[in-house]
Amino acid sequence: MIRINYEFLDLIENLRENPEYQSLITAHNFKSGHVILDQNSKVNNVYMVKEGLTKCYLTEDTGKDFIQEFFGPGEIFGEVEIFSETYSFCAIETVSQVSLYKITHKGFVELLKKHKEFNWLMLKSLASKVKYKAIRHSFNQSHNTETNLMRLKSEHENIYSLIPKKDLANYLGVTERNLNRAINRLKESV
Amino acid sequence: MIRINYEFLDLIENLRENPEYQSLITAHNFKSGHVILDQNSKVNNVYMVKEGLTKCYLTEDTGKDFIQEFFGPGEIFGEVEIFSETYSFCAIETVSQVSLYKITHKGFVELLKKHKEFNWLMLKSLASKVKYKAIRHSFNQSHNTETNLMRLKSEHENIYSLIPKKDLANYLGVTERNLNRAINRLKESV
DNA sequence: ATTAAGAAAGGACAATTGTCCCAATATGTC
DNA sequence: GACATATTGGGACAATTGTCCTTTCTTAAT
Repeated sequence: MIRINYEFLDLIENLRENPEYQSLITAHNFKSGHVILDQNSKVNNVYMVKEGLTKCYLTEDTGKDFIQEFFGPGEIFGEVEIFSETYSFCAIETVSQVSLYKITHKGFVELLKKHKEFNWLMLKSLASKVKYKAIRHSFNQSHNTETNLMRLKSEHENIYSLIPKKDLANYLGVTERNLNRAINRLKESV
Repeated sequence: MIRINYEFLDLIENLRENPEYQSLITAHNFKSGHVILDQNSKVNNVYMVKEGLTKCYLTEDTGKDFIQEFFGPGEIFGEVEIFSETYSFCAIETVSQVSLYKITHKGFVELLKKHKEFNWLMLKSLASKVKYKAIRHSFNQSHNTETNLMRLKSEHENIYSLIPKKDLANYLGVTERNLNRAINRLKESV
């Protein structure tokens, strides 16, 4: 649920030490609760989280938010829209203090074409997203809230201090009421 | 739900006309119901559907199958495992007569590194999978079976003749019983 | 200190979905 | 034709989840 990619982060930070790329990759800081990218907006840049946590979510016509993932260090967003040539399909919002790197789409495409290792890490990053989504959604669909919650807790034992209840519920695709019930059932079974 | 990618299929078929690649990309045929790739198995090849329909699904510890997608012409599978360097996380099974192309992982990686257009289409294909999954799962989580079924019917009006009820249910992550109820409610509301 | 705003928790009831089971209808085989 | 075997459809009840609402507890602002 909290995705990280230090290999890719390392590459970007190395690139930034090269004068050729320094102006291409800019650094930015945001407070918690800031919307970096809105849903259905034109995307001009690719972003990589350096530090902190962001949530990537979709708002449905029902008014419900569904959280795709939490992006931590090394995770990229805004890249899918280059390839699909459409407006953003997710919103990105910081859930803690966040620092990140920004590259224009033009600069990003150039890197993809010129820099072999960068290209390969991008392929790896996309493949990882595909795989993670597949496994996660399959599990979630096939188990009840209680089991899904247990799985999250096994990934991150301090989950409640990292992520607000409302976000947890929106990640699991259930109501807060139902999440609370699952938490209670887990407490009882200890 | 039925994914296609004619742009990529065209490229592969063009490559096959080039003697250099002819032996690299082999053609194969399967009857309906054949398992091309098993879950948790070593993957040595990448496959592209030429004609027909396959289903990509995960089997959970509960015994439930969850269908990720139906792959039609131009869709690729077995590629994610190259990048994640793990065993297959999905099974692939034909749901009609299917013809497909097969490339070894080694040949595939070579193409990725040498052939710019191939590389770009691979990036596009992965990005498309990420985006489609995001939108699909968000919608499914946020709506009831009836609405989810309506959405599938709007994509493919002849859905019942293409895909067995059981597979439809496994794609939506519900039981056949519940799918039947949704079908009946839709009939009544006409 | 007081008030407002908003998380967090849970009761009560409704809606949805799952489980288990049986009947009806193909489908193929001998 | 007779039989076994899937496939399909739905009844009855249980379990799960959603909706609505109230209460409590923080937190922030004035």
